Amino acid sequence: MTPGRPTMNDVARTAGVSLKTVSRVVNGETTVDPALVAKVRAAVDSLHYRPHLGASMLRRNDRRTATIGLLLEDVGNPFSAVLHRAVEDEARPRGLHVLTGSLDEDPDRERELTRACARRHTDGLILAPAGPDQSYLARELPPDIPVVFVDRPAAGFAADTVLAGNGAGATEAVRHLIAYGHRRIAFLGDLARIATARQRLRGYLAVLDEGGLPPAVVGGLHDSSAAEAATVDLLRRPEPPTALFTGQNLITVGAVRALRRLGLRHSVALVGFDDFPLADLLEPGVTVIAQDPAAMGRAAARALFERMDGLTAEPREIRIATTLIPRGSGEIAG
Amino acid sequence: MTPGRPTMNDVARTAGVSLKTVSRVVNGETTVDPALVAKVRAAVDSLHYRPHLGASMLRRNDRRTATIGLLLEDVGNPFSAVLHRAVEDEARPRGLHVLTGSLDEDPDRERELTRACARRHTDGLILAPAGPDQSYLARELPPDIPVVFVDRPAAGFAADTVLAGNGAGATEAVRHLIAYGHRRIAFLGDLARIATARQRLRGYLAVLDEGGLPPAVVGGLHDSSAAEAATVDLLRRPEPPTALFTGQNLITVGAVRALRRLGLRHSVALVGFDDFPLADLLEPGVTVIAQDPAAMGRAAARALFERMDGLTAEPREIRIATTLIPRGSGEIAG
DNA sequence: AAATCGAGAGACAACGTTGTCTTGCAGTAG
DNA sequence: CTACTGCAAGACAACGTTGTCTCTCGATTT
Repeated sequence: MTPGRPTMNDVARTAGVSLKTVSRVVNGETTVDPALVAKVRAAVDSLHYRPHLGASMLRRNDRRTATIGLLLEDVGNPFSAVLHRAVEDEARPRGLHVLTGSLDEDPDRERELTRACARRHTDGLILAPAGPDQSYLARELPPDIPVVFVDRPAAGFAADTVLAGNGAGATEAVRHLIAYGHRRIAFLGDLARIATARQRLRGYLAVLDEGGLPPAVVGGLHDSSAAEAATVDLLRRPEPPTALFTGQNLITVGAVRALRRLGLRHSVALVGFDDFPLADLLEPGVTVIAQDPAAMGRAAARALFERMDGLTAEPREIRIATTLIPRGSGEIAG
Repeated sequence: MTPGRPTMNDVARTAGVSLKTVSRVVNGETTVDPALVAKVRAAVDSLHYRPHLGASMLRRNDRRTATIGLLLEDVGNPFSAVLHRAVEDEARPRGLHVLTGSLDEDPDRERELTRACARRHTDGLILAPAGPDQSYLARELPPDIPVVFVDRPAAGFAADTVLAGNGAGATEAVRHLIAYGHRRIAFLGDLARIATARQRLRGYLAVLDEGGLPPAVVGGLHDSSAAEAATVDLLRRPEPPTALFTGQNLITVGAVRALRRLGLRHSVALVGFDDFPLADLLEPGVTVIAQDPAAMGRAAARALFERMDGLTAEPREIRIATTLIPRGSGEIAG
């Protein structure tokens, strides 16, 4: 018995059979004498033998690692975390395991992590693109491993893409505020290089344009405190907006803090993009355009599995609808 | 050129050198003629060759997959998500990637996923135990892959363990309420089979006992709506408690909803175990015993890496202190 | 009873890579 | 001019497993 982890050879020796017979038993082939099966099983148990997935996958014809890559903006934020969980739930019944990574808006990290997946021969990849261009994927990834983009559109590489209805959601938010009588509606948005932020901004601008209303945009906000400062700033201007549309979770929270600080939470209306826990328990409750990250994860996983199963249709774009949830802050009249 | 992904052999052929020379170049060995290095590099680029980590690891002496397993309660909940992110941040500079899984309090799933890690030969494993007994690990995992437990203690298997100060945190919470004049303090806790829930309960009971105060315990609560119902129930009893100590995130939220529904949020005190986003924005702000999941993840990852680097000291128990954050709800006088 | 068949079991090669050993060749010393 | 050294580069085996082929042996067929 060699030191280290036992191999099939060790099992074969203890069971007194050939290596190949052990392989057959381990893989559940039916053409083995029950007596030998029992001997092999006993040897496996006594040695605590576990098959080596890497070696097996090297030799097998299908070359599956039973692992998929999932690269998101930040596995620690609630949106990504819920999406991650949904992917895992879809992967589980197929016996797939998930290798995760956070990109932090960094295109270099995106390439680095996709490369890590390629070297590990994951069976598929779900990616929320961070960089402006994904054409490198054609070189980086072998052609047989399918990709699905999620949350953000990709450029330079055609693949299934799962997106929230960003434009439609923004449109609905602004229309909602207009319906409550607002005419001066400001938009507080994330960094312009983020595709979803641009889509939301476009939705906002389109509705204002349609109604002949003046836009007021503050962009480049990426965290709660910057958003808070920007909101305070905005509301201290002459002719301040009577309603705010915030383009993202953390911005919404920053705006809530600012309104509270200025004592305006019951007089300035607010609709936020993306729901967050406890939004209903604030005073007033925060009206939001809710995305459905779990549905996005499920859709992305399902699309990926279809491709892994050999589907070769044209790349699809799957929209997951948003929902306006009125809770009070968006129903303050203008 | 064979179909499928290019191999070292393909690169060797295109570069007109031997297989082994390609291997040397790819691995950055210095004993290669610069002219040949250039030819190999060119061939690698033109073929988009990527080394096969599985094959490489099979042959190498150190047998490292550059992958660690991370098995948590639910990667979608904020506590696990933040911990996950902290582990990833520690793993990144070492070139390690993270394979994740959610256990959902299911011991079978715990075994299944640890086995999946063993078959993949992860270099290490961080585990938040779900089941009551981890002695199976000695059989399931080869002896050379280190394990670190996080968030919950393990039984039947000795390894480094990173825990929050559950007992100490609970003690502090209850003392805080007593200091504000409360004598009837109720505890609302999670399922008794969860070790951290038991520790928090013990901390609560110890302080009450010490002060000769009567305990009032509702256990077995695992989600927000059950907690809400239980809280309403509790407060409608004759001689209801004047203060609540909630043993977990979702229970705290349930209690907040119940207090609000009964119009008691400014008269019944509340301290919750575990912080949650926006707790400061509620009315009143929710006083909590904050855990530090990021610190727990960092500590677990560091401990694991020390073991992977060969540390053989006795198993250590690392406590990550909790912090009481007063925000209003816990400072209502009794 | 001889020939045929089938099924179970082993021998052997191969997957893509790296460790080790050998070869070839230029440069140096005797 | 021969023998030796040193170093780059190739040949070959091996990692742990599975695909394919071959062999044996008992059962069935003629």
